[in-house]
Amino acid sequence: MAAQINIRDIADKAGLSISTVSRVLNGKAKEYRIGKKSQEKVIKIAKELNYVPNQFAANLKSGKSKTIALIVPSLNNPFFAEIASRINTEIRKYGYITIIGETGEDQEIEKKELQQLMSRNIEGLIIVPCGNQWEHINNLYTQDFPIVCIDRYFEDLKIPFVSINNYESSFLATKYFVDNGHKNIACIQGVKESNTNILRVEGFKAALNESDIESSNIVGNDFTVKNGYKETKHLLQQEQRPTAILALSNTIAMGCMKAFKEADISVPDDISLITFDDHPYLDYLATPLTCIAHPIKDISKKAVKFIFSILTDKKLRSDQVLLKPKMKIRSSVKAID
Amino acid sequence: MAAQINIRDIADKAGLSISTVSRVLNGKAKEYRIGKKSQEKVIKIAKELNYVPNQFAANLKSGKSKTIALIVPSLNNPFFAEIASRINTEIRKYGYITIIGETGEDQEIEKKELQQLMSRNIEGLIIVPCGNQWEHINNLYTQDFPIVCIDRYFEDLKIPFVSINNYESSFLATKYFVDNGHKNIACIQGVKESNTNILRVEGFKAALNESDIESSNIVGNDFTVKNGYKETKHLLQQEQRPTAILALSNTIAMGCMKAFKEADISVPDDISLITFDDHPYLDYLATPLTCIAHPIKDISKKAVKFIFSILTDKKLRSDQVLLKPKMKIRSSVKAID
DNA sequence: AATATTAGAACAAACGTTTGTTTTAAATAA
DNA sequence: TTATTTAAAACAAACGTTTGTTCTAATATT
Repeated sequence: MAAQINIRDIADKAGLSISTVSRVLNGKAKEYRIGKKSQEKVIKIAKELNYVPNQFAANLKSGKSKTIALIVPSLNNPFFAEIASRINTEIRKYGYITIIGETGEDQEIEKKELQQLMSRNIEGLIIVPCGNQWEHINNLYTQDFPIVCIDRYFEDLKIPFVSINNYESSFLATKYFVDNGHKNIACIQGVKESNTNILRVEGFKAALNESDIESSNIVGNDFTVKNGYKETKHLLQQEQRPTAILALSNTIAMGCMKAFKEADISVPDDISLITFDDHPYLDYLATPLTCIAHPIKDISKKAVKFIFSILTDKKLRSDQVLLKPKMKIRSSVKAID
Repeated sequence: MAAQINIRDIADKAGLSISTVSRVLNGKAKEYRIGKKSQEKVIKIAKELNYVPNQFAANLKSGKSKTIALIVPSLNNPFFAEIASRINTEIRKYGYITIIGETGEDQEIEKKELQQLMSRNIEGLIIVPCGNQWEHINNLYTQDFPIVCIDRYFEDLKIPFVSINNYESSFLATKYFVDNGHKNIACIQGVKESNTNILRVEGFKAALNESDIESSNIVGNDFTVKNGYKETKHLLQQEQRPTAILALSNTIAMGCMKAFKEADISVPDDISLITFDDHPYLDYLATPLTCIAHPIKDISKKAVKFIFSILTDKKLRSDQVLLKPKMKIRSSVKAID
């Protein structure tokens, strides 16, 4: 590897001092009254030599790493992949980079990742927490470290978050089932203790309540294909088989579909289905799936904006934002009576 | 954020010099004959103070960033998302981190990302190049910078790569069409100049040739949903409508399906379809799609292993590996006669 | 003519490490 | 005792920036 050319090389070639070069390159020419010709010379030479500043040196001096960490459960889930993509793009706009950590929904891994990431002097953290333990995250918050939770969050803490109104989401979906004549509606949930799950379940119950439907059929315990599959199997064997299922994540819905297929049950003729999390491929499924869509773009933008507002204002705000969910009606719900 | 404690704090507290502390902390105690008690003291204090080394300072001095860059077209494409996920996981095992850059299939952005990433003193690069320009990439290679292309690569250059045999892939798929009685087979291609595309098209042609089918119906010019959609629309209007379509990417296939749906054409009854790139959701589509599956896990592992073997051996190898593709037969191809 | 002002640029001290070299003091050898 | 070796640790120079301060001319002011 050829030695990177540095600011001194430029200074030598231009016959100027490194401080002058640095100032020109940092756009502080006016502030420090650097002459026009000097400026031009520096810029020209920098271009010629294809100069790329050494971030480590710059960061060391300034104490800024220009790095934000993003922790998600898994990039392999299209939902989080899209989040990562959006956030990555947004962060780049600020001249920062993103380091991505994956937890695999394992809280211990989450803690380890966090430590590793911290040693990289990250300036901020955007995280989709993967469990109900919050100490390691709240510690950062109380130490005034810029942090924001997305998608999932901790209700009783002051840690800022950007998410959707999960209660409203499942309320909406459930209501839609009810309006279509469904009375025996099952809900396959994810990790029971996670707050998104709790709220979604509450919304589900509330909608049923409002419609004077008593029995609530809530099963499952994980945001995985496997859980969706297993629970659907069970549901299909109940004597009073539900006419509709609300899947609290895209992974769960995949499991549902797998089970449907094996049992040769078709959507929506034999059973109706609504899932959380939108994705283009939902349009091309055997039956295009009606879903609760997260405004991922908005969430990402808000989260990034938020981190940078903390970073620049230096004062710790504690915004907690719940965006409106949107139901994308496709054709996986049948009207019955 | 509380001020990070540094090596000097430890030195002061231990009554030792910073060099001694550094050596203990870096496991060079024996080499430099640091006394037992001093070692223990340093380690104890470091733990007490919860010392986290400043990577920037260390990196600046050592020139090592413990960072590998990964450049992909977009995380929003499940295929690349999975690659990113696998590679990220692999790289973490080495104590390194990954920075991910996205190009959006824009070569200019690719160049800029590369520059930005280089300024982070990355030690290696894994890249899915997004065009036919190779100078900026080959420059790195000739400068002995550890680099490996994955998925896409440059045939005539010595840059190492790990990919699948694209020629064989489409040959396989096309042959499968032929074996099922198809004669009028169309191929919707991606970026014409990209080598994966060229090879896939060649494999397509060769398979037809071998089967004495002359007319080859090759259309399209982009690895996008839009292109797949547009070209399918056209294909459906040809007087001799093809009975089978080979989509050279998952995005193109999505476009196909969109067009099919609009025209109320069903797979495989009205038309057969094979796509490149596998994904779990393909199983749940209206018709589960037969596809050419990349061994993503193997590709990722090999690529990462490769980067680190260059990094440690310090000698530049130029492995060029083509893995065997696998066709996953689902049910999107109909036997006709 | 002497002084003050200003534009333009250089100096030099950090930032927190790593690492080659040197110093110190104790232990061994002569 | 004096010289030599060795164990243990300190010194100090980088790494490539940023940035507060100082210097030098040239120009403007009195």
